[in-house]
Amino acid sequence: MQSKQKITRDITDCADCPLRVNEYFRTFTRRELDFMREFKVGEFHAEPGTGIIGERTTAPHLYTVLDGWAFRYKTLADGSRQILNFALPGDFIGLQTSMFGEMDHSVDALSPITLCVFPREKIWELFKNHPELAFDATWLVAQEEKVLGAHLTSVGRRSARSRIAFLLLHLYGRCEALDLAGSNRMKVPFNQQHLADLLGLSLVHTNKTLKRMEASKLMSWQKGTVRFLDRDTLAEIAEFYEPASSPRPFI
Amino acid sequence: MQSKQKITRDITDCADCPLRVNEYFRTFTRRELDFMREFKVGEFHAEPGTGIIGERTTAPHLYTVLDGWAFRYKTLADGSRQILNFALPGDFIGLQTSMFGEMDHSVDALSPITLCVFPREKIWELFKNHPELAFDATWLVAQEEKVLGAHLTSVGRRSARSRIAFLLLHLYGRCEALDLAGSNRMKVPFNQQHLADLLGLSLVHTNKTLKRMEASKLMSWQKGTVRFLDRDTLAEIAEFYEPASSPRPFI
DNA sequence: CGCGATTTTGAGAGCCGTCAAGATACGTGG
DNA sequence: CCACGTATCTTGACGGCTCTCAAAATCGCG
Repeated sequence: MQSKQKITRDITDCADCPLRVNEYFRTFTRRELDFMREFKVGEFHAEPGTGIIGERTTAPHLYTVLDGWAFRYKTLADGSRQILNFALPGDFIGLQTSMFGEMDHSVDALSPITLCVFPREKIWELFKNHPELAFDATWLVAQEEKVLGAHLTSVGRRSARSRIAFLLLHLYGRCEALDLAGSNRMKVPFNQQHLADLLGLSLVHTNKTLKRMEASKLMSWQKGTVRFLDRDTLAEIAEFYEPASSPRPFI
Repeated sequence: MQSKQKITRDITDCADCPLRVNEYFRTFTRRELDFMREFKVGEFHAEPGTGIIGERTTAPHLYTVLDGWAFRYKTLADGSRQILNFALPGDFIGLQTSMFGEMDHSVDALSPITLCVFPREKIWELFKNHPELAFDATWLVAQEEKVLGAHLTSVGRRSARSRIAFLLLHLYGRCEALDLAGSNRMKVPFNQQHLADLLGLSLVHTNKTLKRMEASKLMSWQKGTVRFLDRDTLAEIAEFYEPASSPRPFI
């Protein structure tokens, strides 16, 4: 499960962090930058399908996604899987181990992914000496909670069609902010099974609904690229409201 | 909507906080206690059914539940409602306003409820001067995220029967820790409509499933009291695993 | 005792799940 | 450049879990 993973010390300096060139993220002070450079102990690369952290395990590390996609999920006894959310660049992974000692879900790489690695025990130092970063950490967790609430609402109360529309619009918003999408086009590394497992649907029904949405010229999904053909109607179907974007912190 | 609310200054001193007698919560240092007494600006009482914070609104206050139940929910255009979670004593309400400026869900009182009131703008002081409390705040948000993930998994992948079993066992665990339940009995302030709205089910189907579970002697629910008649089987149906309880912080 | 809220029950429909199988895409080796 | 195996996507048939509609029964409370 961890065969294709490797931690490397051949890392990008936080000062040259490729994420920071994006105005989506807030800027660091010099002092914060110095701390982060010390906090970061390495980088971690994983290929699609490999596990990053396992449910009910503990890990000595925390991660920030530097590049690529991952997904967080829970597995039930009958083998079915509920995907909780996708993790994109800037997202934090594994804070649960710092808070509760172990994860209550797993995280796998969805695309080739690069993670910044931080030692778990130093999280306390962050809280103690860098209240701004501590605030950011809380912000990130709260953001994650918000997204889970949105997904819960989708799965609990929306139709298959509406769930799909909502999720794709949601992802488009996130990707757009990261310059990973634009002009109503978005490259996605997941397949229909992932989509079904996130939306609480079966693969077959997901596929049929998707086909119907393509037939009605709402969207298309080919070769890993999603195109929005009628975003207004999709937003209406999904009851999706563009969230006001505030400058996003990250760690 | 806010008719039955009132903020009173006739408050319980944090030093005499009734929650702290419970060993479930971690203890405060003297310094933390002093801060909390100053941080807390009042108490707030609400009757069942009244709104505490509304979706898409901002509030100048943060709250901790001191006594009673509340519930967090989202409303869709067709009037349907998705309850995200219940809030019990010790739970934090309204941190989203501090993080994002406004709430993405509403919070209503479920039972008569008393809340400790904190001014939103002083949250920063907490982060700056009391890293332990900041850590606790993050802990609480992470805990909330964890619960939402569990509910999402229920709604996405479990049968009606299993969802009900899981939720009741989950609530029993929380109530037991607060000395609000024991001996397989738990008083609950919600009705079947609330249950349905949390589980992503219709009222009718929730009722029928509940009746069937009572008929098979798994549990009973009468006059606001839930009794577990066969907790082992319920746990099996729900795939519910007793979470390892770590000392819980609160603010 | 009466009225609104909540719970129950029945009937029928439909969205979505499961099963099965074929089609297509993709990477690998010959 | 083609053969082939695997992963992914599609489609059809059928069943069932859950939904909606409707109405009756019960509870709660003034």
